[in-house]
Amino acid sequence: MPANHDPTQNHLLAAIASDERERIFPHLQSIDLRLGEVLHEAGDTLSHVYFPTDSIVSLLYVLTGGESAEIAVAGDEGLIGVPLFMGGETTTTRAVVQSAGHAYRLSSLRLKDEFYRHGKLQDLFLRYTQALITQMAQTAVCNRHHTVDQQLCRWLLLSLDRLPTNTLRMSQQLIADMLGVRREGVTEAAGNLRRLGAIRYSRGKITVLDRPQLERLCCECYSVVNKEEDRLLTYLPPRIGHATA
Amino acid sequence: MPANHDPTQNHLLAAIASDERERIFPHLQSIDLRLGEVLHEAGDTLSHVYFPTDSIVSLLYVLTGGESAEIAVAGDEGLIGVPLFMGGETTTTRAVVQSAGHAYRLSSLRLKDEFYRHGKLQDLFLRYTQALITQMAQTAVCNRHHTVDQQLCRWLLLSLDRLPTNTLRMSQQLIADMLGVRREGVTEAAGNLRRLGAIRYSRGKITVLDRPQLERLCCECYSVVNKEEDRLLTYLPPRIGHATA
DNA sequence: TTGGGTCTGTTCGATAGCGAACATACCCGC
DNA sequence: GCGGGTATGTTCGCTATCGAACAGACCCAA
Repeated sequence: MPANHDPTQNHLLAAIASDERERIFPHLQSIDLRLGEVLHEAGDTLSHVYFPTDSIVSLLYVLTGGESAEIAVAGDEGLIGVPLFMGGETTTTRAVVQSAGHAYRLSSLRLKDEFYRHGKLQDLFLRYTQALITQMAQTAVCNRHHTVDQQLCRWLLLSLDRLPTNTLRMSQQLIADMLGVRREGVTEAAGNLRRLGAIRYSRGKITVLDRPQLERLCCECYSVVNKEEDRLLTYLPPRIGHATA
Repeated sequence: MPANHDPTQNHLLAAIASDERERIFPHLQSIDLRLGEVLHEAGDTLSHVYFPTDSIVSLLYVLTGGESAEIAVAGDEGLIGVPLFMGGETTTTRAVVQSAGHAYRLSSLRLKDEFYRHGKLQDLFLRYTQALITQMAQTAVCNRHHTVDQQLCRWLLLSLDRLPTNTLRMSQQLIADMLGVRREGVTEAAGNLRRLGAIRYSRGKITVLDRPQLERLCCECYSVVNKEEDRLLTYLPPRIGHATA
């Protein structure tokens, strides 16, 4: 039973209204996520929605030939299980734990029960989904146009933002799977960053030493995603439109 | 004033409930979309949601350096303007007409008014958004792992599915912008397909001669997107979860 | 009929990333 | 302290794509 964990460490859970909290929090299940653990496989009917606190979960697409690519990533700012409330129940992606840590989860039924009350939680989750869409779009163009070096910077920064420390536990092979490139490509890119003094690493532990430099070396993709996330999730204006049932 | 156009030519408009139709259809505005027309620029506050009938609209991301990539595409199966009801109001993508034709549009206010009634239209639009997310994810991995030849096949098939004819009006330069590759790359890929007898083309007119062959040459990405679209949008089961307000 | 614009075809060298193979280095358990 | 497993470093030839330059073809309008 882990101590000093709280559901409000997840920003979405922290942002919902108090009556919603009263209904939801009692049903939240506290769990530890191990590195590499698969929350759901492509095609699985999702049983829970996960709210990471200090863990990070990647949405990974795996082609039939075995090649893979990370589509998006979620940490304490988000959730895993969007298709549950969008109506699809399943996805074509795999959800895999990229950084071990803690999370809360809620059963599919409890989640839908609350979502279809059409309150603040629904607004919030849809806004989050919009942020996720932005992240996916940016991943698509980044895959097309940017170098492995740039993408590694983006990936490190996105991960760093979701962690309390500046050290990632992650082998170059796993990073390569996420970026959809060869391990050697990551070795080379990481070597470049080390030479520049931006990072330090050894055997599955990467420490960011000079974050500003990382941001300078990075493509625009990181800041676009970041800004859009802020815009969509920090200030939540009252919604416009039909007010009654 | 175009004749023989009907809102129900768009599948989403055709699928909503009859009381919703009564409220919405009177406010639909019938418009023709010209090739290359921009429905909204990245960052614009969206004023309308568009429902294509025999037109096709691409969501295009344009990097600051001018490089671009298509993120997703919408035709008679979908709509343009997801961020309006997801709560974001704006996106980071540009919506540009890829194939001239007809569409209906609805003002932002009318749309939200109906969306926040939480009826069948909301269910449907969220399911469509889920299908769009799948398409974007597939685009991301396709960009990473597949050849220009394969991607051209995917692109042709996705476009073909959204058109009543098997002829596309589209220069190779525009296709190149969509795929995020050079025009020469498209020329070469198109030449290959022509040599194989799969397509015929000249000066901005591409005719598909052998669709099955196109499907054989294509990567898995096309069929994944297609199947998921079918699953999400053809049969709409009654939703599970909280039923009352 | 002529000319400008656009679309397509083709070539060249340059380069990023691939695939495979192998060397080294580090960590941990026995 | 030894050995096996895992992580990282490095090399080599190969291919897809890039970037630039230019030629030809077609279309339409003056």
